Amino acid sequence: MNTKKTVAVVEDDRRLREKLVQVLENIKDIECIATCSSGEEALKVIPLRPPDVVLMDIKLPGMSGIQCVAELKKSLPKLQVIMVTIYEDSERIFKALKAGASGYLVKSGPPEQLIEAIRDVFAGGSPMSSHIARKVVQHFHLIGPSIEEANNLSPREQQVLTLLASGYIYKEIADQLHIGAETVRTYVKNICYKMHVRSRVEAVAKLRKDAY
Amino acid sequence: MNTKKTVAVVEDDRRLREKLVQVLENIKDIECIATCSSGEEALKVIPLRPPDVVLMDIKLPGMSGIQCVAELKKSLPKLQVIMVTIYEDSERIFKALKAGASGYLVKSGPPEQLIEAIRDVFAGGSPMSSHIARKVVQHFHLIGPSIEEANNLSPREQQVLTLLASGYIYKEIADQLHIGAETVRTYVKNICYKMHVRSRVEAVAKLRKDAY
DNA sequence: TGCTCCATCCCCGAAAGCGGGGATAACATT
DNA sequence: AATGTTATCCCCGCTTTCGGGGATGGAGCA
Repeated sequence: MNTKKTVAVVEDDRRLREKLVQVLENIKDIECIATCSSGEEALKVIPLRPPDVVLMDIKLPGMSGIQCVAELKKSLPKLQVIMVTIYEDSERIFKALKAGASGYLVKSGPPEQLIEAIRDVFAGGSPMSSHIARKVVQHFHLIGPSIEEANNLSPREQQVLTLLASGYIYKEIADQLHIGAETVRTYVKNICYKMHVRSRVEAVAKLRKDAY
Repeated sequence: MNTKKTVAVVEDDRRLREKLVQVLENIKDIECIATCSSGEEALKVIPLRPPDVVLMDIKLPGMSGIQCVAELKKSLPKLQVIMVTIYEDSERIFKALKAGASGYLVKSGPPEQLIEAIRDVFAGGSPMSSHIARKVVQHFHLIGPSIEEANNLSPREQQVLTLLASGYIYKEIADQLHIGAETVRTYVKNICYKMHVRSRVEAVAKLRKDAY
């Protein structure tokens, strides 16, 4: 491999930042092309010469690493970012992933983990420390057991429910499905009955939890 | 370590099943205590002596591995299951995770991956093949960029929206918040205005995408 | 041949919600 | 001092939805 994978490091703690750079320097297939000590700096320098992968701390002075990822992703959607942080709480993990991070490592891991992670995202993977992965998976467990439940709605009823969730009123739904408004009403009644809810609003809200 | 991690294998292909068992036999800290060739069989034998970890194929004759996990989890919620399969499509991945699987490996990987995965779930992790992890993470990207949007709702407005999503009508919300129904109506108007939607139903539906 | 779903349509009267205004007071920002 | 946001309340008239019925034909199953 003659083209090295390029990396940028965003980390406010100088000692740690330099340590990271040093670790990367010893790796043949990786080159660190930029270091930043704040999110603001990252937003300036990273777009000038986008690396393949960014290692991003979450706790930064000023803008958080999560905000920084969100911003970077707007202008560089293909940029791959690995969060490297001490936080293991679900909220931060999900926020980071939703902001566009591709990986999430806790700092306590060994340096090789970092190297592997860089290679992994480069190869199209999503490296996560093992407990982080578990938290992500648990998120699915929560919304989980509902696969089989709710879905006793007939195709037509599901259609109506979807349109309802899009904000259409009965008349509009009727027109789109080429049926009478009264028929739509009958469906809504049945939907409410089957989903054990009192109103179409609640049905739509419930749809959220049962949806994938 | 004097207590071995116990494992059960559910796999219909005999050759593969025996190969798996053989691999496991050479590992000091792991003991395979059961093998099944179908989901139905697994439902019978696994509860008799629940292992620490189950390796589960998805494509099985009769009931699918995913259904099997869902069933097993009902009676043994603590059971850890690793899907071992050839499928990499998002739908199956999410269904398996929602059904309660803790890990998801593709069969093409090396045998050591399996051993590591067993140790990983045992230690509270969630092993996933690298492309699987990426698909899971991408799921968050989809529901992602919305973190910053919608939330210009005032606390009171959010409260009203939440109650709305629970199916309450204006009068009921008014009573719970000790305010007039007219006030609730004003909030709903503002909510619709701020969220760029036409009705409370649509607002509730939109809430679903912005929440995680 | 019943039985149960499903999709479709209809009626009435009452309840809830909507559109589109207006208003007051408190507080923060500028 | 002016502006903006929040929280609170009010009115009128119209539209929409709800509750609670009933009805028909077709498909699929026992």
